[in-house]
Amino acid sequence: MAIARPVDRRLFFFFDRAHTQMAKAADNFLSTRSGVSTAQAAVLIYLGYNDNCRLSDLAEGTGRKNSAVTGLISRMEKDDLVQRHGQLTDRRSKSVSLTGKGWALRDDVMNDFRDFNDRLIKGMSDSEVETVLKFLTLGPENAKSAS
Amino acid sequence: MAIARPVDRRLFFFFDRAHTQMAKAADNFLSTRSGVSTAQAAVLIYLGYNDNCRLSDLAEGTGRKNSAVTGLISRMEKDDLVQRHGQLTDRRSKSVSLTGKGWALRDDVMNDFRDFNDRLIKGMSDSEVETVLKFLTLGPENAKSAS
DNA sequence: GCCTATTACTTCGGATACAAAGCAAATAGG
DNA sequence: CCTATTTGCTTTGTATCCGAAGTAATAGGC
Repeated sequence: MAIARPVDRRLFFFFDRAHTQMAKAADNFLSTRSGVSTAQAAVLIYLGYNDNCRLSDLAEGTGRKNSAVTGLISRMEKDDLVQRHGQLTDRRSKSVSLTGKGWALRDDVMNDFRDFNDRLIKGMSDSEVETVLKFLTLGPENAKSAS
Repeated sequence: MAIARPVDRRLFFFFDRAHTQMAKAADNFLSTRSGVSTAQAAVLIYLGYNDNCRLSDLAEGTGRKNSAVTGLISRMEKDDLVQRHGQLTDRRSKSVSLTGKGWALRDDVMNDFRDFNDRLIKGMSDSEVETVLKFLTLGPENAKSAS
């Protein structure tokens, strides 16, 4: 029977506000460098590890819904960063791969994010960072649980 | 000279994915109860503590830009949750206050979020939660710092 | 070989966000 | 008192996101 922890009441709002602000900062950070949005950056990173994967896998891997990925990939295709390919084995599905331009940009983005992430944890110990990562993994699981 | 911590590379992406999923879970959670979005819920909570504040204060308090708040408040005004008032002292600015319906809904939302937040930290100790809150406060500050 | 269910992706509508530009009111400087 | 700057909010355009509905292709049951 834990007694009330008043700060808990606003946990999600702190989280939401922190996300809004970090996302904006990340967008600004990237736009002055590799010049890509964080949503698109996430795609570049993921595809680097899973090139030519299906759209659904990409959605799963980046935590988005298929409908969000459709638009995202369409915009990136227009910018010549990725390409869609129809599948012979299953003509419903399409795979996505990085273009040469996409691969080059991915390298920049990787470096940008290394710097950006380093900045985020300034003033925190390794074990504190571990705790944060634990929350970022556990939280969504807990959130989804029924009731 | 800390050695490389490979997990750091993906910190922001973990954070972003966690936010996407928690926000969706929160939206689902709320929609089956008080029936309001998390963005609007944040406004209700904030106004409960700062009723009749200026739009800019609301933007500041919820971590959004003025232009985002304009649309948000317009939608809420249409639903009769809040009201805009012109200011006599400074006719540029407008204040926002909760309607009766807004106050009632806020009570529901407060209860919903108490449950939701409790759920998020399931399996974490008090000190771990403190560490998470530290990150949620420090992170945005660090992110904004120049260079 | 059909009929139905499932799966993969797209489309559409609505909410939310920012940035940049616009407008009106207050303030500062001369 | 008049102009220039600042401030507060809104408008506009683009990027995201989701959920629900639509389309096409595969898979399963008979």
